[in-house]
Amino acid sequence: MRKKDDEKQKCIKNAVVQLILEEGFQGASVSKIAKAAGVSPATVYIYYENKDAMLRDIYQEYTEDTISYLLQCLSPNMTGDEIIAELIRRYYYFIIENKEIFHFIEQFSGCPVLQSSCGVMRGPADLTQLLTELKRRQILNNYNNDNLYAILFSPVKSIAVKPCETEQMESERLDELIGIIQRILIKDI
Amino acid sequence: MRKKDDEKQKCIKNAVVQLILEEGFQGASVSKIAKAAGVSPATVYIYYENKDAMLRDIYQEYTEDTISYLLQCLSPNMTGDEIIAELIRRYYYFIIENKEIFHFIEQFSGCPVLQSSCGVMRGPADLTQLLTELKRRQILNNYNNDNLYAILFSPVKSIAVKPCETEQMESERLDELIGIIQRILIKDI
Amino acid sequence: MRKKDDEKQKCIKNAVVQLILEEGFQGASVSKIAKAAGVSPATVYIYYENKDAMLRDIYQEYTEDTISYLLQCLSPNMTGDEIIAELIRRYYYFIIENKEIFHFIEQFSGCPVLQSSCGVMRGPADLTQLLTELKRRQILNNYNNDNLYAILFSPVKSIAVKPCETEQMESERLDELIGIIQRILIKDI
Amino acid sequence: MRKKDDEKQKCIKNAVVQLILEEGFQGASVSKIAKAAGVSPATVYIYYENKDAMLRDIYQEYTEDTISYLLQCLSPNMTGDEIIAELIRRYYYFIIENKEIFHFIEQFSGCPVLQSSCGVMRGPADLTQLLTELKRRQILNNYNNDNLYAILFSPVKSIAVKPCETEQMESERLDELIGIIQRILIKDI
DNA sequence: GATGAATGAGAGTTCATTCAT
DNA sequence: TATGAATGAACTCTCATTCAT
Repeated sequence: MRKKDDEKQKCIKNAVVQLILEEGFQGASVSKIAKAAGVSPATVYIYYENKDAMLRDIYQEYTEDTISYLLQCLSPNMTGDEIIAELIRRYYYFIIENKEIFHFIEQFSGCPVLQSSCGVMRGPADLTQLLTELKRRQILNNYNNDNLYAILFSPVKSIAVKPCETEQMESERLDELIGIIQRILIKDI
Repeated sequence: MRKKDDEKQKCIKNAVVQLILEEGFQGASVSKIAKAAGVSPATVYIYYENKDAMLRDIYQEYTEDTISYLLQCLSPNMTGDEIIAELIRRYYYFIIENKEIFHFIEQFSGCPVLQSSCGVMRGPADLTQLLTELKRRQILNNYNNDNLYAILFSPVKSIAVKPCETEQMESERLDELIGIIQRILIKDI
Repeated sequence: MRKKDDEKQKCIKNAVVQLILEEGFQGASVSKIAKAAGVSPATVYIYYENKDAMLRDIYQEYTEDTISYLLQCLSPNMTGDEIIAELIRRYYYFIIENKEIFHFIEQFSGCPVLQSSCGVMRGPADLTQLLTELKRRQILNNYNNDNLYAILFSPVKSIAVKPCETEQMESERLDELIGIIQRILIKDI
Repeated sequence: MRKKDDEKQKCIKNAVVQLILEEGFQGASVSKIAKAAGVSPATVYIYYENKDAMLRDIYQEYTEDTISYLLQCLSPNMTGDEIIAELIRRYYYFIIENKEIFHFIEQFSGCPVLQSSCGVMRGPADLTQLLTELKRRQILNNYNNDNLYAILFSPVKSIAVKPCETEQMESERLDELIGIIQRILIKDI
């Protein structure tokens, strides 16, 4: 009984991100979402207050999931180089393998009017805290947090959505980017 | 007969980007756009074939404008440091001063289903050519073009949309970012 | 959930033929139809895929109904005179008592662009078969099917829509027509 | 100067009947008509008061033309058989060769709401007068005028719009119909 | 909890018509 | 006279949401 509910909600979430990737926000009507999820439109309103709340909730959930997935790869005794390499590499493959989720988060977070309805989230705060901590431990250079964040995560997003011709080229490109960013961000001794 | 009124088309374009910034793609209906532009809904269809074509045309126009605006700052005898500083700084202030246009371009280009309707554009090709040329002249390090592009333009976008508390802090943050990227990209001698 | 309401679909059908009689195809907009049927415009689209499909479906349904209503009056042991008299008389009064339906069918079937969207229907085939059969049994003269059809059904339609001053005159006019057509079509012995 | 005007109006008339044949009344908007006629929408309003008046005027003109074309074939010393044969044959080929005009007249005259805006016309009165005259001269049987009219003109319309496989078959079918109607209507001596 | 029917509001678009040239 | 631009009204259709079962 409990299980069935969760599966329905999962279907809805999948349908949302899938549809938005394929047809854009415009094309993701409640009826289409319901049809794609294999439920009735009315059922959607059992799990979510309304459409805006649905998008917002799904956004927040996926955002938290994504960040905590990224942070899972870290362990206390890693070197700075390892931390950077792991974060970037993990993010890169997450994007590749979860196109719909990534696309949904990006589109949503890029829209002020949607963002404004979201409360504070845990994940982004954890990320900022991580960066601050790494600076405190003299692992990262003492750059402005916004700059750190921007250099660490923007370029990898940028290349992850541009496929190369071969997998090997993609791999080399990623390694090169990791090397560059390590050289910038890691505290010179 | 009346002549087609360029002023009117400008109003429509302004209304589109303004509305999409304030209310998102969802909120930018043709009627709202027309009202904001001070014309009748039917008038929109004199200047654009349909709504999709309107968004696409405006996107392509603003994209070309933006890139050619960026490239205008370059002159043949600049050093690598100057080129990077100028490009990033110019882009940064362009974003700050043209929030609506930047936001519109980002939202549009981030949506595959919209992008797919666009033909090839000149601006992006010019940018790629510039990077290739700078590598050939041994001004930039010989990194993968995608990486060069990602490092040069993604971080500045990321920070430009996060306002600081004071203008001075913003200015320092930008200078820091420029310094970092110069150090990464400029050919070590 | 509610069950689909046959009553509602009947209301829509009535509204369609009524409105088209009163205001022509031009005046029969979906909103007017919905209002006349006492439902919301959106409800129409639950029962029909779109406006064209609605008109087509209703046309086909009424056409089949009409023809099968006509053929109901026939029984195996009738003479040729009786068959002709019954068919014409029945058709005449059907038209008089179902003006809207008849008018709708005529207007629709007279428009090639509408007709072309219809698949083959049963009724017309049954009619042709009837005529062929009656010729085979040497009840009707061996005229071309098109001519038989034209003489049997066109004149009665023509007079049915022209009201006379008194009912008696109408009745005499109809009897006269029946007599004429019997004399033409019935196999001389 | 004068000639050019008349040609424009002719273009409009042609465009109207052509478009209505191809796309139905629904598809014949003023803009489409104007485009098909090679003029501006505004120009239409120089020649006609509004759209309804345009359709009505064109209908009346074509109706008069058609009837007077039919009557032209008659001459005082023709026999009854010749009169009937000529009228039917001429009508038949007129329909074949002027599909658009015939279709337009039929659709228009079949719609009460359109008909009601028309004043009395000369042609139909002439036709009725002809029939009355032929009865007076004991050429036609003394049937009710509506019946005479119905038998003389409805069947030929019915077959004229159903093409046969070969021209010869069409010709035979027409001859047969003419024969039948002659036998019905011509005063037995 | 789950559903398909039902809906008012609003979407994109075209209409018949007029205006300014 | 003739035009293409311009428009408010109306079009077809879909939306997010609720209702009755």
